This record gives sequence, C-alpha cells and structure tokens, in this order.
Amino acid sequence: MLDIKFIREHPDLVKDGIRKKGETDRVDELLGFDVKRRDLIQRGEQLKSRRNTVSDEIGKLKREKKDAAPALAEMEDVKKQIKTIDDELKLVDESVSAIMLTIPNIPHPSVPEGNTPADNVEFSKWGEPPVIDFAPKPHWELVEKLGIIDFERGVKITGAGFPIYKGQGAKLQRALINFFLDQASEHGYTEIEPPLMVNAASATGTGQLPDKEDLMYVATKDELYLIPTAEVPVTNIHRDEILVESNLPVKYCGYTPCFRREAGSYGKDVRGLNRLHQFDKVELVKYVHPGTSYNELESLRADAESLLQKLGLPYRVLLMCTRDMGFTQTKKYDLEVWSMGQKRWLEVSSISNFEAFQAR
RNA sequence: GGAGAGGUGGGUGAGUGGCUUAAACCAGCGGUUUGCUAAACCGCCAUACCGGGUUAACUGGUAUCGAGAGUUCAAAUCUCUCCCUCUCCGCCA
Repeated sequence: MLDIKFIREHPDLVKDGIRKKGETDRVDELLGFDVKRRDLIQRGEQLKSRRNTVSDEIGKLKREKKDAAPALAEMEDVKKQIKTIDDELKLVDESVSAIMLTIPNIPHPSVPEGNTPADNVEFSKWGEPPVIDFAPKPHWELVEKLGIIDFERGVKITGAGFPIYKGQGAKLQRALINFFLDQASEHGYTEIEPPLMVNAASATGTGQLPDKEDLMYVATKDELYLIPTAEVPVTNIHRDEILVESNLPVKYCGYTPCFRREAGSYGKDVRGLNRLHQFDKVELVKYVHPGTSYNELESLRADAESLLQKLGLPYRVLLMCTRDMGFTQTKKYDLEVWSMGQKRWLEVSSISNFEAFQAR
C-alpha cells in the first residue's frame, strides 16, 4: 500500500491516481480518520507517560514504607482513561487500514489514461510472422497429433487445466525453462528456487490477500496458499527487511509452477494451453533504488524481449493504459506473441513497476 | 505427533518483578597518540510511531527482549496460547 505520510502530503496526486484507475476515492474519509488517529495517539501517550511516572513513584513510596494509597488511586484513574482511548484507537486503526487497502498505486505520468484494452498503446513491434501456404492448426490440435501434451488424461488425474506434458512436450518445457534461467543468469540475476506454498503473511505482502483469496488454491488445514506466481515467494524474500543501498540492485530469477483457480473463465480463453490451473513460469524480480526504478523497468523489458528475439518469435510490446494495469502497478508493459493457429496476439510476458507499494 | 532444552540490539552473551536508561565483549563508525599491514586510549553505535524545532542540527514522549493475550501500581523476568530452533523418540506414500 501507499505510505500514509505520502497520502497526507499529496492527497491530490493520490486522488488523481484513484480516478485514473477507476477505483473509489476514499481519501478524504481516510484523512479524517488519520487526524483522529494521531490525536488519540498523542493523548494516549501522554497518559502512558503519566502511568510510568506514577508507577515509579509507587515503587519508591513502597520501598520507603510510605502511604501509596493516593498514588494507587490516581493510577486506577489513569489506567481507565488509557483503556478508553486504546479501545477507540483500535477502531480508528481498523478504519484506517481498511481504507488504505482500497487505495491503488499511482500510475506513472507516462502511462496512457484509458478504460479498456483498446486504450493500450502499441509501444514497439519486432519480427514478422512467417508466410505459409497452408492453414495452420491451433496448438491444441497440433499437440494431440504429435502426442506431446495429453489434456484428457490430465482431466482424469486432476481436472481441466492440468495438462500432462509428454516426451518431446516435456522436454520442450524443460528446455524453455533452462533457456530462460540461463539467460537470466547471464544478465546478472541470481537463481532462486522458492517454496511453492506460502503463508498468509506472504500472500498479504504481495496483495493476494485479503481480497484475491478466491483466485488461489488454499490448503486450509495448514493455512498455506499455492503460489499463483513466483512473484509471491520471491518478492517476500526481503519482507520486513531493510536493504542496504550499496547492495542494490538485487536481481532474482526463479522458475516455479504456478497455480491459479481461474474461476469464471470460459470459451476460447481456456482452450488448450491458453489458460491453465497449473503452468510453468520463469519470474524476474529486481529490487532497485527508487531513483532508478523506471530505467530498470526498461532494462527488464529489454531482458524479456531479448528472449523472444533469440527464440525468433514475432511480438509486440503494449504499454498498458491506467485501468488495464493492476491495483499495485504504476507502469506495465505486456509482451504479446502472434499466434498463427489462433490468429491473435497472446500475452506471454508482463513487466511492471510497483515502486514501493509492496515495501510495507 | 510425544518428551526435553532454548529464542535478548549487526554478532557473542549477562540479566528470575522496581536499583536497566538492557551489562560486558566483538564487529562497525569518528577521533587522539605512536616511525611503518598494527596497538593503546576516548567517544558514537537499534527500530517504528506521535509531538516540538526553520520539512535543519537537535529534542520530548510512547512502544518494541520470537508473536499474541493475561497477572501486577510495575514484566525481558511470572502465567497461558501460538510460532520457530536444537536434542531424543514415534510416524514416514
């Protein structure tokens, strides 16, 4: 979430960001609670200071065997007042955090304002689809003919969206994963093999909880969540830590299977490999100095593009408009590869800046 | 899953109810001195939040000794729950 201090000092910037992302503006409400909160804190801490003083006095009186009754009576009163204020503060705190969680990250000025995918801007394009003199089959027909992916037995074993890669299919998956990881290592990323399940604190840290719980598979008995992306465990590596500036940038790459419930998906979106409950992904994460984060975003995009170029896949880069970005993002590019079989662009990679939104 | 021992500033580690403002040492930073990769000595050295102050230097307060709750005028210290680490036992597709 955003820093409350930042919201306090730049309410108009925050409101503008909310408007651009089409979220509900609750800034004024938040600032009202913020003023109340600080007033309560101040009054509470004055009383606590008094409590500490009186307690010392009581100790002294008792040691000197003097009458401590008046001090004890005052203590009684002070503690009652503290209790009242603490209770009130707790309520106000809850309101503050509840609203804070509804305030999205602020889009970068370079991001086009828009409401639908049609407002995304084509940033660049690379390569030309090959010219062929036959009608290409969609991949779900090809893989069946080649016997490299078995969707039906995946359904038997687990359910729809859990394919079995087989023979050359399995080797292709492994080769691509290796290729991506090796390339990332060459670009200075440290390879990570993270846990595939995370606890509630980690899922909250990257914004999956509280409101996106339904998108994840949950092991309720142990309160663990199957990761929907390696972003979750990898970003949480340095949760609750302060990074030394001279160590930046910290660059990680990691391959994991990703698990997504994808409830509500239908039609052509779920055909074949288009939207799976389990899929493989290599994630790149950089922790960088705030002053360089937009340059680093561009270099991250270049790193991702170089992979597609080496694979010889024609693609385009989209700069996503304000409402097509996620809640936590300030700027986002999508890389889309042209699918000959499906005759449409398919997202294969997404590159985002979160600034400090996930830092607290 | 069971039994036992533990969890204290960056590190080691003292502290069993008020005399702790968490000792001491190590590491780190600043300085003094000495004729040389070094030593001795002095000083500084946690974080967050709320104030004051010129959005400064600095300064007042509160909280934090694994997390949370409780007992008490007062908790690192006593009680309870949970988490984690170590030792042993059990289980182990």
